[in-house]
Amino acid sequence: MRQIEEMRYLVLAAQREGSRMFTDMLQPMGITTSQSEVIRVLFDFEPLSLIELGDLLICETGSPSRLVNRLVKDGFVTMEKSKEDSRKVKLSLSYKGRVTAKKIIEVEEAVYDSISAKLKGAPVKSLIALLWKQVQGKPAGNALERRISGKSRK
Amino acid sequence: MRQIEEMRYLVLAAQREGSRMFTDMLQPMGITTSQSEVIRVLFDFEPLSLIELGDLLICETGSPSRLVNRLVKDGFVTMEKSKEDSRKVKLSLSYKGRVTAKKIIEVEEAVYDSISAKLKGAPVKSLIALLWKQVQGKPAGNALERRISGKSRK
DNA sequence: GTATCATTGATGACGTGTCATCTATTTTAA
DNA sequence: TTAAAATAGATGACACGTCATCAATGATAC
Repeated sequence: MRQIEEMRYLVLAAQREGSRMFTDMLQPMGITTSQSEVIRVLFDFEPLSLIELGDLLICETGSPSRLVNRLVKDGFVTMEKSKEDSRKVKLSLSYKGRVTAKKIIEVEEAVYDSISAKLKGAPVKSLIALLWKQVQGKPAGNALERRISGKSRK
Repeated sequence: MRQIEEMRYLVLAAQREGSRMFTDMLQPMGITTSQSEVIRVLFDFEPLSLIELGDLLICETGSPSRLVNRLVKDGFVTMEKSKEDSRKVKLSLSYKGRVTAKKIIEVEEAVYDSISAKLKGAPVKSLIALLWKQVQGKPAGNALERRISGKSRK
């Protein structure tokens, strides 16, 4: 098997296993990994319209209206029409959403700590550089750039 | 943003963008990326039962019965009951499936070539090692191990 | 030989991801 | 100022991916 093919499947495998890991840890909070990304982004960037939110999500391209509708229905997110532009929608976290966001951050920190420990001494920086080459300028890469360079609530 | 968090989202982003890339290139052949992985694995390892196939797929855990049923319906794969154990099923590629497999290989080679060019000089080997640390011993990692060490048709 | 257990695969259910299409609203330009 | 174009979001359609459950078949133990 070619090196690059091995790399391709390793990226897929790592994504899947990472996702399963987060799925298990988020289950007690009643949310999925995609939902947690939305809550996490809103925690840092609220208020947002649907399209603004979509532009900050790596998990999904386009406008995440169904994803968000579920979170509204479950009480994590509030949605109101924008006053300036009634096509737009203004998304924010509810109190429940903010509480959940903090729990998500705890879970994430724990996972990141454990991965960091496992990768002690590994060339994480060059992997990051390599992966950036693959996603630069594409929708998911653009979203991540905005996430990194955007203002954070903290 | 923590390095490890950046890496997490880069892995997700790279997986998504790579998938979109293959989706576009496979569309003319009327198959999806998951379907192409099945055809590709069958090309190398046929005949297989559903569980054996599932143990060689990175894209999905468990038994890929619906994925395969669609490929049977579309004429890429043939399915018959095993003679020794009638619980089992014997999956093989049809002629159409073999022709498609060869087209898939061409597409993959082209993509791998273009990625290789972009990654000229990058320490791909150590990045492969890093990713292996994340998936070793887990379902997707085990599947990839079997794919690499397994007998190939060629 | 039969009762129990394990294995294989099918299926229902649920939440994504992605695309195309539709409606409502706002912007623009004639 | 009103007709055309652009934009925001909702929705239908389709194929995953994952889990739980079920029926059929085969293996094991007594």
